[in-house]
Amino acid sequence: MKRITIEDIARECNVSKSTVSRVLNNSPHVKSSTRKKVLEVMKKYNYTPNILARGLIAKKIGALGVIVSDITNPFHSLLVRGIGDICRTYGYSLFLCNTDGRVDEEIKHVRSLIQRSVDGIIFASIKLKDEGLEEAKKSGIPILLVGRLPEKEEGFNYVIVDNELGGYMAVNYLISLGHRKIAYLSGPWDTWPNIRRFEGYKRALEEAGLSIDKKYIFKGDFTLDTAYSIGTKILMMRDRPTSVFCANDMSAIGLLEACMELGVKVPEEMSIIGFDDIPLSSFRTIQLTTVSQSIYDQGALAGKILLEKLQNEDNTPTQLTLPPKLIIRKTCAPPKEV
Amino acid sequence: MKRITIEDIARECNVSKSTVSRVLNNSPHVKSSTRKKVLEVMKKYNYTPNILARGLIAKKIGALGVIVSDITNPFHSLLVRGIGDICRTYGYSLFLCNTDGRVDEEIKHVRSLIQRSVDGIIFASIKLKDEGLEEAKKSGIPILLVGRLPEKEEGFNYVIVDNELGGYMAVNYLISLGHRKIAYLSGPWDTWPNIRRFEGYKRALEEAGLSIDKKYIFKGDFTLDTAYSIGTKILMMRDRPTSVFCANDMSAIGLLEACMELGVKVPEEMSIIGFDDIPLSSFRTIQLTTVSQSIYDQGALAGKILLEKLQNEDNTPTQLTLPPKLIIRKTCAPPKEV
DNA sequence: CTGAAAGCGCTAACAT
DNA sequence: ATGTTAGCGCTTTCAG
Repeated sequence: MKRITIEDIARECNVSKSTVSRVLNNSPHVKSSTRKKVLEVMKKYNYTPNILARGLIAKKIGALGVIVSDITNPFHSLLVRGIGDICRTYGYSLFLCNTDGRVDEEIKHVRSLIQRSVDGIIFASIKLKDEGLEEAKKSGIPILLVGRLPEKEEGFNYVIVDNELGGYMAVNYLISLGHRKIAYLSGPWDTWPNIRRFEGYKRALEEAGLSIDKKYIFKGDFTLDTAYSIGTKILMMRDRPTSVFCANDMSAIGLLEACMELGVKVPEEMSIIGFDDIPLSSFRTIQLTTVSQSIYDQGALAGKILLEKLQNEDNTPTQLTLPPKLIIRKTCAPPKEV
Repeated sequence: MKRITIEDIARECNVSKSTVSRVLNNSPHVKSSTRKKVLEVMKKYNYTPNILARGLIAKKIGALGVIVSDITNPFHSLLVRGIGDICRTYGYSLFLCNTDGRVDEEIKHVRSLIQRSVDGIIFASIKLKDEGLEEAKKSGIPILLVGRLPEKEEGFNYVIVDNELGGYMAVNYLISLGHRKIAYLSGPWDTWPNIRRFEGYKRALEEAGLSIDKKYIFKGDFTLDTAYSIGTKILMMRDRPTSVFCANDMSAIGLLEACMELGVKVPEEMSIIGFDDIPLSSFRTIQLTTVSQSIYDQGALAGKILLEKLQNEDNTPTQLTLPPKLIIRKTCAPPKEV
């Protein structure tokens, strides 16, 4: 099934390729009668230009690449949905890359994206020190970071929410409810979101004149299962905290499950607050109080900014920090024994 | 930042482009010494071939497109993950397309994929009568259907699980537990999965000599919220069913929530079985008994089959129907009053 | 307003 | 074993 080309339709119209190309690109220098004719024939043959040929010249193909660790993660799928929707409205396609958090995979993906001449790359699961990011940067391809930042963020485009502030708000809320024994269930430790959220946790405690108690700091990894097993430990410790700020919603839900399993009533006997506000958190059976990242919007905004930048050939970095939102649902209450 | 080309490295090596091209394509007709040299220079300049130029000739770019209605849907994200992982191992990239179930969007995406000369398209959210699919078919591009089929499936590659059998197994299980009043909470009615699962429901009832009672057939749409509100109606009806076969897990979970809200004990007072086995269903707080589609595997297999077909230029349709698996967890039990 | 011609980076005969 | 020569389908000067 041979695809018809610009040449075919030129022949049929008794004009040159150039003319056809002109109408294709809305050049004003075409007699309206010939333009009309060309358009007709194009329609007749159901012609669509070959983007590869175009791309070979333009050195781009009207596509973005997005790199996430795992699209199965609700955070990422929402983010990617936001990015994808914007791409669609701009007429761009989207390459999806899952890295599973592995550097080698990420690098492979970056290279493949560069080879394919994507117009830009959105990194959603950057590490503090990220080789894939370095490689992409070297190539000169436009980059935008969403959701998290690397160690050295200078010069990059990014849109994030203020994670430190989010952590601060979460813990402050707990404090305002009367909690004094506030634990922190972390994410992977050397990770931007974890560090920022922990900073917020510490600041809130400090400002309230509360000391940071090491025994209330628990190392998790953002997964439900880990949070569940750590959760059971937390619940069984002597002098257990009355509340836990979980570094993300999945962890919070894991802890919630542990509470159910052990018959600990939430929020009466244990207050739990998460971070992210993934769709699952608003389920009737969960109703997690959390700090919202407006994930979809963050993705859409990220896409929009990068795409605008591409169209305007704007090379100045735009760095956007969005405010987090406290979403109060049903997993927090004043502590029982004050 | 000019990307270096085959020509640059040819010049540096004092050979012709062809030779460089040959080593690029592992042609045996290259003296090993010159091959070595070329390879060195390529490494030195960090050369990677321009896929667009290649694609222009080969009329393909080493990428697949996958069309889903919504990547945010856990079923789709798992499926896409499976497809993506296989693409990666074959060195292919993946275009992600969300249609939101809209025909016009789907058609746009199909056209854009064709323009970009993707090697093949995987359709995951096909309608019974699907214009996007028609358009893709006309273009002659290799196609594979996963998870659901259109009205006329002849000639298409596909991998699905036997949805009728799945429905049959689900209802049969309920019957074996002693249930006689078994309701069906449907998905969008004119949809392949719904039709097939409903067929299975009917067959199981018939074989057991049970009549199909219209008042026990409820029309849902695969969403949690709809299932929740229909669920409350089901629970409050006189002569309510003792069990419900939900057309998918999300619906089952919606019904589960309704039960919790109304204080109906599951499984003691109401048995619920779903379909799909999305990750959420295995959460400790949910423990939904369901029929598994092995979603990830289905995706991976789909990708593999299409990719193999592409590499072998095999045009005979392969049609694979996988068996469903009954996953017994905690939402089904014998009915209270027999 | 339109055509001719060059070229994007690479592959694929065809020579040598 | 290697070089030469055409293109792939399109855009883009440069003429006319």
